[in-house]
Amino acid sequence: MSKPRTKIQQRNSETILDAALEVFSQHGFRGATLDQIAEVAGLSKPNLLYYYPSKEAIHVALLSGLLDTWLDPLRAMDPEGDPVEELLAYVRRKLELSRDFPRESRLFANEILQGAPRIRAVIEGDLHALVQEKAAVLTRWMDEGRIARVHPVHLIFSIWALTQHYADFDVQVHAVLGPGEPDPYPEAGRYLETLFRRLLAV
Amino acid sequence: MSKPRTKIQQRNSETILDAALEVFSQHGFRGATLDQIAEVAGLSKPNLLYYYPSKEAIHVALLSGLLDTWLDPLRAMDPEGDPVEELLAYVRRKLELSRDFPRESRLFANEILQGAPRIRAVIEGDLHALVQEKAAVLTRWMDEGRIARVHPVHLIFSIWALTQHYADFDVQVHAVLGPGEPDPYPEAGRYLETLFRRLLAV
DNA sequence: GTCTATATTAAGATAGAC
DNA sequence: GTCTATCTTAATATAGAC
Repeated sequence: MSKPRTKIQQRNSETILDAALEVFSQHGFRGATLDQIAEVAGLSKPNLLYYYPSKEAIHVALLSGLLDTWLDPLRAMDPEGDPVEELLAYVRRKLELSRDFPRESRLFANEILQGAPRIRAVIEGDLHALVQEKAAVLTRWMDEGRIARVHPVHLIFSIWALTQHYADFDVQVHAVLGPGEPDPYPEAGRYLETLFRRLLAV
Repeated sequence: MSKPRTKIQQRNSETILDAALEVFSQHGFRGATLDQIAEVAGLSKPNLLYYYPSKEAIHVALLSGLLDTWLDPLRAMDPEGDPVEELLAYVRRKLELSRDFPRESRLFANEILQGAPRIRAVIEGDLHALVQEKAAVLTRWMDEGRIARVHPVHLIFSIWALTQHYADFDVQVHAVLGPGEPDPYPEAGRYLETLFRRLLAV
């Protein structure tokens, strides 16, 4: 339901989305089952389908709610700000998203891995346009000699790759670091700040 | 079958694994179906199960064949070589793996995303040990002042993240770059060489 | 070795009582 | 609004003919 009326509808809709996020982000769309989602949500399977007409509808509701949040940090990059600080702020916010919303990151990763069947239009439309717009800003900064010259779109790719890695490959990160370091994010933040400062220094 | 006897068994086993790679890498283990694999392989479903006893057996055969190949470039990093050139060679080989074996990369990504249920032991064992061994080499290079000091394990994570991104998020990379640039790898190679040269310069 | 036919289980979705 | 029971389809796997 996009417009829940009562308190209980509001609460159950959210409970279902949260449970669905848990399951879809781990198994992908086809690998997820309504039985699992129902169990995690603590509701019966028919009750899920009272709130959302189908499995696909739940998935769509999740993805469309997610995309704006996911692109906000990039939108927030200010063309009039200090170039290096704007980029580092973007890296920092993106890493915070990985830390605070790892399931959302994995849901997105699953969708892209599977060929983005449900969000291809948005990727080729809004996302493409936003990246090209910000790439133009980066290019201007490079022309003005305020950051080093690199390929602007690949620069953005590298920010995505480096920050999302900590959410999407969480299991591997923890296994490789070993049980000594339970929270990799503080060190990851320092590492990425160093990396981008050195890359962008003129 | 791990030990095919006849030519035809050899060929069919490989056809099945190739088809399974195609399907598993796109949909994950649970999202993949034997029907799809059979169709891609051009064989009947029961014929698949003549060669492999179960869906799980096919998946295991794929993963165990993959892991060695995947870690070879890291193993090849020579402690006695020139530090920057050894690291750049590793980045280059890893990027070539993404370019030449994107399905393998996505199969691995799917498995990790899903919590690595089938290869957790290898991740925590062999992979952990190999990374710690190579991290020690990197630390020595830093102590000797031959590369800049950064967290060695996060350095390795960043190589993985940046190179695998081009295989795993292929759809997004192409959509964002637009139809003008069909092959992102040459530019990606230049970008990553610049990035790691600047990061590691003393 | 390969296929058709089928057993068996699980999954998405619906009916209808409460 | 929520549940039990159930329909229907699709999926893994097996039997058995050829």
